[in-house]
Amino acid sequence: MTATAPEAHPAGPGPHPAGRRERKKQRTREALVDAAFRLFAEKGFDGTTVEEIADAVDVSSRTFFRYFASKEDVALTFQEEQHAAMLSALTDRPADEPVLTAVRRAVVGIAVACERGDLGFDPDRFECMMTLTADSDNLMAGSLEHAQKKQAILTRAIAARMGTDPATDLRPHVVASSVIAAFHAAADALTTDGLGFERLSDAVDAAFELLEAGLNYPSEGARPE
Amino acid sequence: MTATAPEAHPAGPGPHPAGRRERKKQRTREALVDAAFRLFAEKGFDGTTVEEIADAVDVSSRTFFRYFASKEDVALTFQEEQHAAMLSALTDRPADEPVLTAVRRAVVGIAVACERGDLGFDPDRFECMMTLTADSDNLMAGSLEHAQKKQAILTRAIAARMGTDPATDLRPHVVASSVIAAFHAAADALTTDGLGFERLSDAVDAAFELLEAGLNYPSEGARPE
DNA sequence: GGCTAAAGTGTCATGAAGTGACACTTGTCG
DNA sequence: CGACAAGTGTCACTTCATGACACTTTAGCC
Repeated sequence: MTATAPEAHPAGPGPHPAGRRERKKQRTREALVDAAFRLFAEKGFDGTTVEEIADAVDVSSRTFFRYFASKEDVALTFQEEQHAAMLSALTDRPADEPVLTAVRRAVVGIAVACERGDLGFDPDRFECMMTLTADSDNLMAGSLEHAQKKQAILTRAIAARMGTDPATDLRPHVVASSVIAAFHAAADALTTDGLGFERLSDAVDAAFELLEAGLNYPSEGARPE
Repeated sequence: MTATAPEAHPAGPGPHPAGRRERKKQRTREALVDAAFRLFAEKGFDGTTVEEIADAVDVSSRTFFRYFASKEDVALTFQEEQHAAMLSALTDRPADEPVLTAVRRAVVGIAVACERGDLGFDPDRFECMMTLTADSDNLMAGSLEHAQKKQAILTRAIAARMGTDPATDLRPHVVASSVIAAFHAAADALTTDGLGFERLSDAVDAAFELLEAGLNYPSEGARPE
């Protein structure tokens, strides 16, 4: 869930000016996320109970649900951050790039950053997320739903870049959903060897290249005149 | 006990030679689906419990779960059938149509059929599904997951049409996911008025048109040389 | 017809997710 | 310090989901 977003200054080494209560809350939240991922990595998503996560941090499971709306939610923190980073990267793209190109570079940039452990999160955890999502139906469903919800924001960002209004123009909607689709296809492609992708960033780049080039391929049965 | 069958069937010679057991099972299943949709329409998806559905058909809730893996599952019967119909329509398209075009016509054809109540299911229920999915997060997640799972099949169908191998060619993956994305974008667009779509089939057609034409629109900031 | 094996179902028990109510503790601020 | 609010624990409860076991119905066979 969206934190109340107090101060966003990770650079401050000293004590945060935001009051003890807020700091403690933040620490508990992070501890829950850490414990959750440790346990997920160890026993899988479905194999881990909320109670175990809460116990590992020494809070009641009731408290867990005061920080996260569901068990999925704690795992999806990640995608939340990635998505935010991606949006920010998108607005940083030069204004004259065509939309798909801009989105492509933004997404690939984030993927590379994740793989290298920049952006503040651990690349292992990034890897872990992919595994978890792949083998828990519940988490997969949650992940898809999350993406779906974020799509509206992406649609607006894309519309802004196109200088159009998403309330009256279907195009940004189709672009946004296709973009997310391409991303998912890429994530999928990673697990299918034979396609020969080592890194997510490579797969994403390839998928977007196809999307940019247009998808209306001829059928096999088409007779060349 | 519990022999109070709601609909007494004429004890005459069964027209179906398929065995009484099988017929009874089928009837129970259909009764569950019917009751579920009736209750969903009345009280919403989240507002309806499995027990209520089971009670309405006079079976135990344990039995409900012998027919459906989850509460979502019973609602998704529908998408299951639509998807199957769509695949079948796709293979019926002329062999020389380019892929996107073929998929577009198949999907639009199914949408029209649904709206008209052909294909054996009730158009009201079709409408109901859209409403339900829109206001239950759980059902939305389930629906998305279902689509995701079916995507693999669509990918193969598209690959077959292109005469290529999905294990070594990324294109059918991207096409399949984009196609599903376009469909979702269309479903979304229906609820956004201002886009001016009355029927799903119209929205789908428009979304596919955009997809076919290519999505890499210029940004507003692009300076025309 | 009657017997048997298996399919289908009900009942009971259990586990885990998620929520509401209420009291207790602790940080914040005057 | 004292009042107030935020955060938390505990308890009770609902719902989804699954496993175990016994009972009933059906199918198949003699």
